[in-house]
Amino acid sequence: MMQSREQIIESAKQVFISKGYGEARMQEIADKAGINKGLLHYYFKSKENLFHAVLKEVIKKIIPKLDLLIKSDETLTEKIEKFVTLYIDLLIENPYLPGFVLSEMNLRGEGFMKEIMQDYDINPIKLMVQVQMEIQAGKIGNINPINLLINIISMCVFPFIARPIFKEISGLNDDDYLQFMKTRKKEIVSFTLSAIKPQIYPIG
Amino acid sequence: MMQSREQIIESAKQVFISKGYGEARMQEIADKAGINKGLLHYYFKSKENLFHAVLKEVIKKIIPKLDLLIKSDETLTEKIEKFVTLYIDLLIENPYLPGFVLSEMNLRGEGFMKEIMQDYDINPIKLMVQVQMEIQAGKIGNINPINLLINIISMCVFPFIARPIFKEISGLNDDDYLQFMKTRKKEIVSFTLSAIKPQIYPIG
DNA sequence: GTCTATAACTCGATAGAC
DNA sequence: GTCTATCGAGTTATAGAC
Repeated sequence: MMQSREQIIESAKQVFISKGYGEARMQEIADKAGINKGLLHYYFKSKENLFHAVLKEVIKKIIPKLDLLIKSDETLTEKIEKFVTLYIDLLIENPYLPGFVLSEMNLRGEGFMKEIMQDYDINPIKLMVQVQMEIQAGKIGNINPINLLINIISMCVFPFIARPIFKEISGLNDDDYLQFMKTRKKEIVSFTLSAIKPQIYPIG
Repeated sequence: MMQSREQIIESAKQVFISKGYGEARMQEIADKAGINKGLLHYYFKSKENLFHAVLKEVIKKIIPKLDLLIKSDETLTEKIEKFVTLYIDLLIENPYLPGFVLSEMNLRGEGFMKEIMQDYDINPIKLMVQVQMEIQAGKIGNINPINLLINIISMCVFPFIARPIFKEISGLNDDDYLQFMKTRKKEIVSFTLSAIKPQIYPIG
């Protein structure tokens, strides 16, 4: 049987993600973990504490994978392809995660974000430099590196956050939507690569 | 002095958007509107009712503008340019709105979405057809129309939702971030137009 | 560590005076 | 229509037995 602390985190994660902080109930978390409310407070002292623990846990799983890829030595084209594939696969496995993380961020504001991120050394500068170098080498067209990065992340993540809206407009069911996301991987890559393709006369 | 009902909706909008439904307090809404809780219930009967009223109000302002543009007779290139400009300007005025709408969607699920959208006749089919026709005419490269639409919306909206994260990573302050979003309009347009530019030999 | 029981509190909702 | 006062449900958090 799973240790209580781990079991609590896992249950809390499920409840927080599906209900959001404000509407999550300690009772439901306890029930799901097969323990009682008292023990919840024994381990985590307060709801807010428990929430922090869960959020850190969740973010700990995501950030390092992406950071590793960003720091690798591959060409930009290779990186884009791998990044999109890895990222969307991650999201397919955890479709409700980005919505949850971003909701709570929105509600809690900047300071909270700062606190969560302080454990990680996110440093996109090396990536920016790589983009600049490839532009100068004429391998890709002239583009602002920050916007490029934001564009790619947006195209990957947003459809998962806006899933209920897209599903409503498109009429797709859950399986179809998943399938659509899988094919979308290639589309995002080719869309992006087309967008950054060098102009026909890159030197002139 | 503003009529109570209008004043309540406006105050409720602020509180719901900044706190989310679960953590919004009727007391705070009443305070902000300069009235008391009793009156809140006199007008709206329950918190849930008030929330619905606010959400409908908010969506009513957004949807029609976009729908009008989508249905217009301009070329795709023109539409993309106008859409991005209009949409981002709208978001700059209401930066916390998309995060709020999407949070509540996440928490409430598909049925809720359906209920909200039933007043509107969102019909992207005409737009899809237009894309297909321009592909066949060789005006743009071969691209899945749905993915094109999702890509554009993603690039516009996502940076507003993920604002706290981007701000943290980039170190930009609020004014800088706003400025960045303004310049980003052109970048999204040119990125998209590059991406859908026809191949050099569109006919072969 | 784990449980039960309950205190302490928050908040939406209602009743009733004006 | 607007206010004050208060109820009562639902929740977090604590005390204390085992």
